[in-house]
Amino acid sequence: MKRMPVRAGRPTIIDVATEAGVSRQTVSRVVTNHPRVAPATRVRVEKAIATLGYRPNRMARALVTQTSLTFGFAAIDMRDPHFGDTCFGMQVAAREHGYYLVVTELDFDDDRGLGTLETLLTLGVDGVALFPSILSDSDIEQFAASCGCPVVMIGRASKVPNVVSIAMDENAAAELVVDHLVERGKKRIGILMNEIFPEVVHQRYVALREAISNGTAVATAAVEAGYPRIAQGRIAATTFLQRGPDLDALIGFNDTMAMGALLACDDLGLRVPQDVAIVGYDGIPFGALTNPPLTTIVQDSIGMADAAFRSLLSCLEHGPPPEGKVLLWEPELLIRGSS
Amino acid sequence: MKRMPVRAGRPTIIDVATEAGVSRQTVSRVVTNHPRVAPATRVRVEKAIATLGYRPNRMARALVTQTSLTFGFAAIDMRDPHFGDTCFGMQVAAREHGYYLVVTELDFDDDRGLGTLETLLTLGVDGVALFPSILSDSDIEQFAASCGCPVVMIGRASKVPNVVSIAMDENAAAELVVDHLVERGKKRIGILMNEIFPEVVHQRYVALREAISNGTAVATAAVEAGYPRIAQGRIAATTFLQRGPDLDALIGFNDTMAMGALLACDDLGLRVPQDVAIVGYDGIPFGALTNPPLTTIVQDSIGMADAAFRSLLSCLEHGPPPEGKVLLWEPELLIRGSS
DNA sequence: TGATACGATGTCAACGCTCACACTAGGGTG
DNA sequence: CACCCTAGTGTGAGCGTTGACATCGTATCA
Repeated sequence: MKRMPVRAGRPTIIDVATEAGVSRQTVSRVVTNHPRVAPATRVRVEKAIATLGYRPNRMARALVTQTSLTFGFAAIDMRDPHFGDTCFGMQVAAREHGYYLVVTELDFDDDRGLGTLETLLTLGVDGVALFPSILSDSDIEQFAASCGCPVVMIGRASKVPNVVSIAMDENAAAELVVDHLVERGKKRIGILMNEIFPEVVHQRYVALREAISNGTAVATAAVEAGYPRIAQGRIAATTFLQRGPDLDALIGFNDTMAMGALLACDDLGLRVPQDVAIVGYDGIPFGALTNPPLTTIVQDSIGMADAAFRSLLSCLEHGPPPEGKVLLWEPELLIRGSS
Repeated sequence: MKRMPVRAGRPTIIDVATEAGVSRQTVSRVVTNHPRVAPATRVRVEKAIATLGYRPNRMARALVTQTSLTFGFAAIDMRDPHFGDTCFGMQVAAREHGYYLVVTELDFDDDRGLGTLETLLTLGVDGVALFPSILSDSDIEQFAASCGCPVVMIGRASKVPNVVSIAMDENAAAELVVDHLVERGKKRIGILMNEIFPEVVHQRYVALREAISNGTAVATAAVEAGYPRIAQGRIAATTFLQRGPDLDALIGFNDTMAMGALLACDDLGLRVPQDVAIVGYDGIPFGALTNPPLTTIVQDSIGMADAAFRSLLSCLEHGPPPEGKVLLWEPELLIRGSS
């Protein structure tokens, strides 16, 4: 398979040096803003750069400096607005600091995504921010130990050595949700969750069960394989409601699943919130438009993304936290029509 | 600003060569699946690779081969599900072929995004897929001429030299939309568009006006600066409906804007679709959940993304189309409750 | 048995860049 | 005036990898 030469004809530092009549090192100094360059020379070099349209090759630079100004960002499905918003937040922060993001979807078939992460490393990223999803804490620990760059995980609060973990306070969130539902007179609360996120689900599930056990309501769980998109949530909720013990409230693992539940209620002729109250997690913007609008636990995706970026930067400067570090975010309950 | 060494201690090809007692070239041959390696040697090298956890450095490789197995993907705001879905589609195709995606948001402040694209090139991407958004055809033409790699644009049908353009047939779409609205008895159709996408908006706008002129309806346009998210659509639609000539239908530039219009109607006490019918473009999944559900022109984002990826690959193999090339996609009208 | 071929491996240079160091010229110091 | 210092510049090496070529040993053939 022959290929046309890629990036053909892009001028190199040598071309600029020749054009400006200096050595490549001088050009390098100009490009990297080194102070020891005579003003006249600097001008000459800058003119040559402009003339030739020169842009330094960041791969070559990275090879020498061992720094690519590139971070990896990995999540299970960017189509989910929660991940998308987080990705956006990291983009914004990255741009501000001259960084680029290599974005990748974690592929379950590929050793739970570890293979994809490993390959990501070969691109020379300076750090990795990821939603652990299906990866366990020990997976993450092992990855962080061998990858040779800072690792930040978003969405699960775990003290993993050398890893910064950014997550919402699940206990506070669960309390907000359950208190709210109990206040609304709901007694039989179902938890609509997905077994493919054992650890996240576990944290959220445990928190919810605990919160519920303080009240009078009954908890149950429904699970459904496959990434939780609207359709999956609809199927899971339908099954759940049909065989469930007369549920009067449903808590979705995320807004997308909760939206599926909204559709399921519609399918089954159940009124929301009178017959079944529905609450989601994440606070994606589209939740404001559903019928009825979705009550949800709002996560500050952009803020968390920004923190993730800053944490990576900080790890690069001061090293990663040896015993791990957890940044906890306060949840906010946004009450709308669905509850 | 001192930094910790990045990717510290990752084994190199030399380490593997030493471990296996061969030269680095032999290791390279094993890694790249070169046929001329003795089976016994191959096994020995593979064992060394496994032992050390070696992964070839793709930057170093790219420096030599001039091929990074990396594509750039640029859009104006990944939070819009249409862009997000397209990004996802490219991810899937990329993964299948061992490619990675460098994803970037185009920043308007930065020379309409051209600066961002230029920087993207310094990362050594083998090709770029982008939503042109604010960039004109001649911007794209110039970029394609100087970037030294294949360029694919998505979302605008334009014959730009050396560029593959992937877009929906706007005329067919406009006809579907307008015919449908006329059939519903609508006579005064408003077009809710955004002036920051002059070229895309232009194509869609011209197509819609033309379609409308065939019927009896009246067309108007409302514009609003800023990227079209729900909130912007709401504001624009509100202004539009308040001062507009008794509109009985509103066509949104995309689903997000149409959703804003839905909220605006709610604000103004207008019934949808009785008082005002609303139609969007894109067919994002969340449109199924609005109140009422959104009628929309469905674009096959995943399919178009796949085509974009394949086009980049094809350009690498056979060179880009000198006079440009347009791949047109058939739109589909999904009629739901909002019209 | 010697020439030939070929399979298997190694060596060298290069990709584009930066780091460490060496060098030059001019200015200040004693 | 010999000395050192410093600003400004150039040189060589090397980052981790692969392409081109050279080399070696062994099997094949006349």
